[in-house]
This record gives sequence, C-alpha cells and structure tokens, in this order.
Amino acid sequence: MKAPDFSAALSTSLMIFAFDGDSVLYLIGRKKSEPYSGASILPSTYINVNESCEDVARSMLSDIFKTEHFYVEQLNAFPRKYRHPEGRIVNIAHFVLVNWEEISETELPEGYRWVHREEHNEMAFDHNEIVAFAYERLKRRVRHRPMGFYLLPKEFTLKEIRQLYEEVLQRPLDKRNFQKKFTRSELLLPIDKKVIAAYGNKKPSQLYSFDEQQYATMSIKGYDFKF
Amino acid sequence: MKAPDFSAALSTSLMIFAFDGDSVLYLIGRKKSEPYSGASILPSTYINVNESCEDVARSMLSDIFKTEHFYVEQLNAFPRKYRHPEGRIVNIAHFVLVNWEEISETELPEGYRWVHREEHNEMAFDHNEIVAFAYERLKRRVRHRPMGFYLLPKEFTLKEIRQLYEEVLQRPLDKRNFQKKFTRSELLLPIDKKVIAAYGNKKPSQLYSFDEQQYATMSIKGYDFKF
DNA sequence: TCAAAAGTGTTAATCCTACACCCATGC
DNA sequence: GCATGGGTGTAGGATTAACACTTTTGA
Repeated sequence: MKAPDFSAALSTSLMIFAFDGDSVLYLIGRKKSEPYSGASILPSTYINVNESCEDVARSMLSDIFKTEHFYVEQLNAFPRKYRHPEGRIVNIAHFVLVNWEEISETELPEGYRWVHREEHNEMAFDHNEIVAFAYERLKRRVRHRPMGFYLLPKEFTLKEIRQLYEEVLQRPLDKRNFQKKFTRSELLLPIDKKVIAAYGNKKPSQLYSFDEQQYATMSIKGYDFKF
Repeated sequence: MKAPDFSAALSTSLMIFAFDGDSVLYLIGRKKSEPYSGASILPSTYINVNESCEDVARSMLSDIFKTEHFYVEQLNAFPRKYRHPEGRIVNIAHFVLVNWEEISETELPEGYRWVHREEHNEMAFDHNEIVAFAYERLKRRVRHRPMGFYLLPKEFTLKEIRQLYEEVLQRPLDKRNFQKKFTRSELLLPIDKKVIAAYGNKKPSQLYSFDEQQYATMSIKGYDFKF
C-alpha cells in the first residue's frame, strides 16, 4: 500500500474568454520571473496547500479585473510529469467567461493583453495545450447550454449574438435560421420600444436581453442546438 | 509572486464502468488501511511525484484485471482542501470503460465488487461525488460519441446495444426507431450468416460488430444522436 | 435619393415519434 | 402447435437548410 507523497505542488492557469462584440479573445500574460521569464503564459499562479483552487482562481481574477462577475469552472487538470522544470507541479486549469462590458473600461495590469485565437503565441509550459483544450470546450458548450449571458452585454442585438456564435464555431451561420432559432427558444426578451443604432451606421436594431428564468432552466437541463 | 508549495500529494480514483449485457456496473473496493478502514471506496491509489497519473491509473487497472484493453480518460480533478484527513491530497480521477467479455472470467482481487448505480453505497472521502460526476459524463458521452466498442462484446445484438443505451440514459427507447438509427449510422456491420440464440431462449438474432473505420471517424468528429 | 444593415417567409428534404403485426425458431 | 422474442414499415409532425427581397434609416 502506497502512502501519500506530499511533495507535489499545485498551480492554476486561467483560460479567460471574452467577446468584444466582434471577436472572441482570451487573456495572456507575460512571465516575470524564472523559469521562462519573458515568455507568454496564461494568467497563472501557484496554489498553497491551504488554499482552495477555485478561490485562488477567483482572487486572481479579481486582482486583474477589480470585479467579480465571472463564470468559472474547472477546465481540466494538467498533471504531466515534466511540464514544469522545478518539480512536479500539477496545473488545475480553469475556464472563465468574462463580460466585456464590465471589464473593458478597467485597465489591464502590466503585461496582460487580449489575443485572438489566430495570433498564435508560443507559450511557456503546456499552456498552448490548455488553450486548445479550452477552445474545444467552448465549442461544445455553445451547442448544449446557453452561454451568451456571461459573454454578451446586458442588452444586445441578434447580430451580436450571431457574431459570437460564428466566432466560437468558426463558421458562418444563416442569418434567418439563426434568428428564428433564437427567437423561438424563449431565451430572449425583446426590450420594449428600445432600439439603438449599431456601431457606426444606419438603421437601428432591436435589442434583447436574456430571460433569466429560462436561462437558468436551460443551463441546467441543457439543450441541443444544431448549427 | 508566489513560489511553488511542494507539499501536496496526488491520488487517483477510477470510475470503472462495465456492461454485463443487462446492467451498467461500476467497480468499488474496500479500504484496507486507515483512514476509513473498511469503508467502500472507488479503486484508488496515491501517486508519487515521479509517476504519471495515467500510467498509475493504467497499472492499477492491470493489477485488478490482468489485461490492458481499456478506455481511460481523465474525469476531473477533485482538489478540495479537506477531502482527505491526512493533508492536501488532490484526486485526479479517471473514467474507464472495460469490456465485460474480457474481464468477467478473471477473478477480482479480494475486496472488489461490481455494483449497480442504484445500490448506493456510502463511500469514503468524496467518492460519491466522483461517481455522480462520472455518470453524468457517461450520459453525455453516449449522445455525442460512439461508446459501445469499449463496453460491448466484439459481437453483439441490437437488443444488447439498446439495453446498454437504455441503462445509461435510464429511459426506455423505442425498439424500431433505435434499430433504424443504428443500422443507418453505418457504425455497425452485420456479421454475415452468423446468428446465435440470445441468452436462454427462442429465436436467434443477428449479430453485429463495429465498423472500426467508421467508429474511429465518429469518435473524433462526434455526432448528435437524439434519443 | 442612395447606401447600408435590419428584418422577414417559404419550400423541400430530412428526421423524429408513435405505433402493431408477422415470422422464425425452440420447446 | 404454441409461446417467445426478433424483426420490420408507415404516416404525421417537427425541424432543418437553403435561399432573396423589402424596409428603415442616416447621410
């Protein structure tokens, strides 16, 4: 019978997604200390043995964004033996969705920036693997549960939500079919009378918000949106 | 800047599913040492810092079953602070599918037994939580990827595969619709001429096996079976 | 009045669901 | 020859995919 070997360490990296109205972005940082000083990394920190992983993840978020309005779930553990040169450090990565509306005003701390999926960074450790894993999850999530609540502004147009889905799925979606599906889904409430012009030009469009009741139900029960 | 705190330990628990032709079962063991000696647990072991989690999981499987034919994936990390009385031990649980045909002959080591979902055991640590989490994953998996390959004998009847799906989804499925769906899916190859009686009685039924080519494709691409 | 994006319906094909009887065989 | 489970088809409704023009407004 084996005994516990109390000589591993824990860390967490955050895969933080946001949607700026146009693109899906994720946040990267820059390593300030050795090893790999200067390299791109996901926002990460070590976890002391007396700390809860999720609490540490949340407090890192609140350090970065000065707000608390996040969706956080465990992404996966990345436990490979030689992922970290200083010893056995198991990374319990988290999957985070943040609302651009709430954080775009706040200046990011030194070294952090938002990047697109396409601009591939060589990141330190196994962080590129974590990024890929997270994108896969995001893609699946969008088909089986509502997700917009955490990524869209409180009030949004159908164009925006479609743009979000196209970005996540990396595929154009038929405008009419998409709108039908969403308006029939009962997730959306048209905001009465309120209309507002889109970003630069022309005709104003209808704004919607989420029906929180329905949204909560659908988050639990899940659904199968076919796109 | 935090430094790594090399005083956590790692363990892994296995949620091992099998299908005996009638029910979905999972394997439990009995704790032989303190803490919680005598309690029911999932098959578990500590991981030394120089060991790979998945390797340890696989070698535990091979100790139990004397064979290697398994599907293994990471289930989740269970990292709660006070889940283990002896210190911070993060459990990286694995999700395993074993083929009843290959292991039902082998005698299980002392203390292990197969149980049904329904007979709920109070298990030590957070193992009941792990079980619940694994059943949720199994339910989702079955809708989005083929799964029978790891759980069914090499040659099986449509009745058996339907029985498996009904067990996993905990819901009766229409015989005709189910058979249509599967025979159309191109996953199954009828085994020419070969027919064999079911367990005790009456008319023999057609045997099928998986088209490994299609199966592999579908495993990667996924699908959406609506049940 | 023109340019730009918003909004909107129909059709054909596919898929899902519900449902019941005949057949082949072992006993 | 009969009891048992194996095997099979259809019809109605719902959902999807493909597709283009009109409306509203700001400039």
